[in-house]
Amino acid sequence: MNSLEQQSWQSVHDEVLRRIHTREWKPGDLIPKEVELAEQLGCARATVNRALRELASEGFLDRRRKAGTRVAAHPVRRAKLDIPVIRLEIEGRGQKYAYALLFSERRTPPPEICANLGVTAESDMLHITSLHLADGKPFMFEDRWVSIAATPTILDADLEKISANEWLVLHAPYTRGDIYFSAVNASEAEAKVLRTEPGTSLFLMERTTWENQTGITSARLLFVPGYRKHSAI
Amino acid sequence: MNSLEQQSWQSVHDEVLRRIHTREWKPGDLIPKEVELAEQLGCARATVNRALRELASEGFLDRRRKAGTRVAAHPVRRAKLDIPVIRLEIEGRGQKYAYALLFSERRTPPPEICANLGVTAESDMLHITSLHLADGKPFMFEDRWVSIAATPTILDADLEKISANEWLVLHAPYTRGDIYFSAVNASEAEAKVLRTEPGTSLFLMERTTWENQTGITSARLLFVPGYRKHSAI
DNA sequence: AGAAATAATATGTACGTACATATTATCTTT
DNA sequence: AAAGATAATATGTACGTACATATTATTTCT
Repeated sequence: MNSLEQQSWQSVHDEVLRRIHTREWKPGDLIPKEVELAEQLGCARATVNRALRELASEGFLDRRRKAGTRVAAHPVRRAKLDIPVIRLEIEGRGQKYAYALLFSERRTPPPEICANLGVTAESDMLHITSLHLADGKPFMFEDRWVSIAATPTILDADLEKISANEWLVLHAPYTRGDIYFSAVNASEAEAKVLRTEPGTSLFLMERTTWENQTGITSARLLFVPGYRKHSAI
Repeated sequence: MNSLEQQSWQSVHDEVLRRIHTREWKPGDLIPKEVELAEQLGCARATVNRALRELASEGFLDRRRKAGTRVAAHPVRRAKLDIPVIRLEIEGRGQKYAYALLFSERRTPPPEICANLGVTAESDMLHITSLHLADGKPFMFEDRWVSIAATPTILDADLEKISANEWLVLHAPYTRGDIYFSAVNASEAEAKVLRTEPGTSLFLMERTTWENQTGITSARLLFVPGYRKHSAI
C-alpha cells in the first residue's frame, strides 16, 4: 500500500488490521490521528474515519474524542450469533422440520415469569409448551409465556399449525430482548419429552423480549442432547 | 419527526425502525429509495444511507443494488456476544480473579486436535490445563492445545503467572475463529476439579482460532454449574 | 421465441468542507 | 496548591457532488 493508488475504506481497514496483527501497533498503543493516516495512505479523512469506526465496532480499537485512537488493550472479541427461527435452523441443517403443540392455556403467570417480564401476577397470559422436531426426532422443547395485553392477536393464531416462535417473529418482529445460554440437567418430564434420560445435560436458551418497556414474551428453549450452537469471530 | 428539524442518522435509524415496529412496513416490503427517504425526512442521502446500512447490518433490512431495500422477510436476529478475557469477565462481576496452572506439557496432539486445527499428528504442541477462580471458588476449567510452530514465543511465557488465555490474546493475534457452545455432563475428573458431582450439567465453550490458514490454538472451556452467558438483541 | 447486448437504476463509496461535541490541556483565580 | 474557567483538539457527523458497481429492465439480434 502506498500513497499513490486509490484507497477504499476496506483497504484502510485491512492495512490498519495488518499493522495490529504484525504488532507494529501493540495493544494500548496510540495510533496516528485520522488526518495523518489519511495523508499517509492517500485518501480523505472520511475514508479513514469509516475504516477506524468499523474496527472499533469490531473491538480492535478504542476511540475517544480529543484523546485519539488506541489499539484495544484488552481485546474483547465480539462474536456475532445468528438467532434464526427454529424452523430455518433445522431446515438449514438439511433436516425436515415438524412441530407439535403440546399444551396451551390462558392463565395468570407464576412469580418468576412476572419478574422476568415485569408484569403483575394478575396479567392475562398465554402459556404454551411445544416440541420442535428434526427428521421426526425431538430437537427442541419450548415452554413459553406470552402477554395477551401486549399481543392480543395471538388468540386468533392457530398454534397447532404455526409455532408461537414463528408467529411472534412475524407479528411482533424486531423487538429488543435478552438471551441467556446455560446448561441444565434434564428433569423427569423434560427427559420424557426429548426422549432421553433424566439428568442428561441439556443446552438451555432463555429468551425474554420487550416492545419498548412492556414485556411481550418469555421463553425457555431446551435443546436435545448433543446440540451445539455455533458462532464465528 | 418532520422535514424541518435537523436530522441525524440515528433519528433516521429510529424512525425506520419505528415504521417496521408498527408494521407500517412489513417483512418483505420494499421501502422507499434513499433519495425519496432523504427528501421525506429532510436530510442528505448520505445520512439515510448510513442509517439504512446500520439497520441492514443489524439484520432488519435486506439491501441490493438496483433492486432496492426491503424489510427482512425472515428475521434472523443477530445477537452480539462479547467474549472477553476470562479475568475481565470475573472482575466485571465484582469478584476476585485467581488462576492456577494445573498441567503443562510439550507433546504431539491427539487426533481430535489435529482435526480441529488442521495440523499433523507429529506437530510440536503445548498442552495446558488450568483453573480460573472467582472469589477463590472454581469458575472455569481450561484445557488448551497451542501450536508452537505458530506461536513459538509462548515457550518464554510464564504460564504460572499469566493464563494461556490472556497471553494468547495479547501476543497471538488471530484472523478468525470458531466458537461452539454446548452442554455436557461432568466427568469424574472434571467434577473433581470444579468441585461438583459427576454428571452435573456444565456449560462448554469450544474455541479454535486461526491466523490465515494456520491453526493457532484449540481450547475447551468448562464452566461451573449455574453459569449463564448473556447476550442482548 | 430465445439469447445476447445495452440501457437504466438503486445502492455503494470517495472526497472536501463545515461544524458539533466530548475530552484533555492550559490558564486564571482564589 | 486547589478549583474553576477557558482554550485546544481529535473524533463524530452532516451535506452535496461525483462516480463506481451490481443488478434489473429493455431492446436488439438471430
